[in-house]
Amino acid sequence: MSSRSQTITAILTKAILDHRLVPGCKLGERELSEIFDVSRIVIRQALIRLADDGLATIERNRGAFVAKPSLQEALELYDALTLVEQGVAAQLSERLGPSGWNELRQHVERQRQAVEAGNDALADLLGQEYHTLFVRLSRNKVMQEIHAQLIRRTTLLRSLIPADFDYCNLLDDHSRLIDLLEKGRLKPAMELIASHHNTVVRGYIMDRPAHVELTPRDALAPYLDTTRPEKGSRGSENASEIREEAGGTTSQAGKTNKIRSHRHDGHHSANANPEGTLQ
Amino acid sequence: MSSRSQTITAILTKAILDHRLVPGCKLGERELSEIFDVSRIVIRQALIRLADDGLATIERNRGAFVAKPSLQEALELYDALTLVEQGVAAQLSERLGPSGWNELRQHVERQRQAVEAGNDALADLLGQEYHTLFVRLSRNKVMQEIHAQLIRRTTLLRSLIPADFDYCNLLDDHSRLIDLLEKGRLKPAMELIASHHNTVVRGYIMDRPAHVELTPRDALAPYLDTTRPEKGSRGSENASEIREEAGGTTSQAGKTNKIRSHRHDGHHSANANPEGTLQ
DNA sequence: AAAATCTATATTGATATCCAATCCTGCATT
DNA sequence: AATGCAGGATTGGATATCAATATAGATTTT
Repeated sequence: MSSRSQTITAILTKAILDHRLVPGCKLGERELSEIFDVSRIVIRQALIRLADDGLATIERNRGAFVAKPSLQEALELYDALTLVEQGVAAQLSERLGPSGWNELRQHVERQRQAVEAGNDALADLLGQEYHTLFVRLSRNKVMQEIHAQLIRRTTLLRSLIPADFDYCNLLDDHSRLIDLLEKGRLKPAMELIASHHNTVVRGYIMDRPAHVELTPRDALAPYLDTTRPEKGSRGSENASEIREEAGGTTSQAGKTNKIRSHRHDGHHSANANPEGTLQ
Repeated sequence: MSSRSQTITAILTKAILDHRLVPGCKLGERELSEIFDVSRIVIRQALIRLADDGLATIERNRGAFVAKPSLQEALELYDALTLVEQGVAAQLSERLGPSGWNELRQHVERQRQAVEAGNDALADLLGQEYHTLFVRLSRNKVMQEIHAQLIRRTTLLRSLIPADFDYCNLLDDHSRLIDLLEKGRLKPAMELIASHHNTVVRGYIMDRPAHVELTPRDALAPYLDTTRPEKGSRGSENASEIREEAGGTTSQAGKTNKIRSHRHDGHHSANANPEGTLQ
């Protein structure tokens, strides 16, 4: 199997994407090494990987922290994401066969059913996976990895500015995009992608931050294998609960995952936070 | 300043991009730790960074090796690079001001002069930097980093399949692209970018590998600070020689950096190496 | 009392040494 | 010749230790 530091990288990544470890949170080597019951070196390696992925920053002699992107970087991230998805869209409109379009439509249909059933968490997850599926159909692993990283970083962003609708509940956009691309109407498709992301980013900019900050110990407790004897304090939940919770609502973090229809109209004066970081 | 492992990551990266460490080369922890006179752990951290960047692969209990991309990955890399540059081009054609176009033209002019002067190494370097400058004008650091990584990986590719023309000596393409974009003729500009990269990739596919394999010790000798007492065997060259050599021809590696005009015609049956890796 | 400085503690960066697991090589055997 | 085994080498990891640095608390000064 993979090395321990890789496992820990994965766990930390998941915890960050679940908004359990929020931007700015200190990732102390000693603390994490006690939590995971490994040596500091293993933790350090995991933190290096996190930093390379853009999810953490390492300050010399100060330690690692969950990354806290600036407003500038947030805009750049969505810009890059738009660029990538537009490029992939252009490729797909030329190269994708009927079975591919079908796969996309099936996915949208599943999300629609989830929305109807009121299963917000699942709908949210499917909404995110739509974009992943979209890129996967390009059959370019390099592109997939780039896109996945961008998605991770935008997910991180969302724990900074909890929007009341999440990344991809813009279901109609997804459906319309498929139609436009299959018909080869490239230009409106491009604009749709751009406005799609713009809608999301605008939603974020004006919202005010929330998110309770958990200590790493509390945040990571659900991910730990509690079959072996515990050293630390608490830790009653077991690993199986994670899957259940995956991509869904984490009550402790105070996240609200309302499904909403668009608001393309909203041109809210986007100046809630003119300066540096999205505190 | 930056940590030692970061310094070593940078040195190894440079050595790989200079084709001194070629794909498949074993990067043993003990050997490197002796070469750089640091502990194994520092080396390990550097190798992790290299692997995250796609320049090395780490196999469990076997160690790290300079990455040896498959033909498939090579094609995907150029595909991704094309996608990114097309996207940036589309943005620039809308947003770039006269001073930006001017900057690009100046760059091309400098490369033209280098070609005229017969300074192949400089022309080659400028040719590569054109693409970097291009992306930098988008003012998107996220995009810049993605692009830079793709460039690094394609550069790695070139040490696998030494083409007799290098990445970006297609001077006319660069100049024409600027003209097309400034005039807003987006579609031909996109096609130009695609064919630009296709030309390069086609050139690679049919060429047969060469490149003498150096031992890590020999390969890294020029990068070491020889002011402190040497432990290892040889090592007469000093650091100043590196700069001189940077981006240029490394005689030991047997590289040939001929500047050539295009060969858009060449539709050579591209089946020199149908199977897996570009050996 | 507020500000500035200094000291003590905690954390990181790094080294050395040690150990287990695993891979590879070479030798012996069939 | 092919197979199987043993030993060596290498990686992944643990632990203990040390120097450098940053934070926080205590002390002094204004």
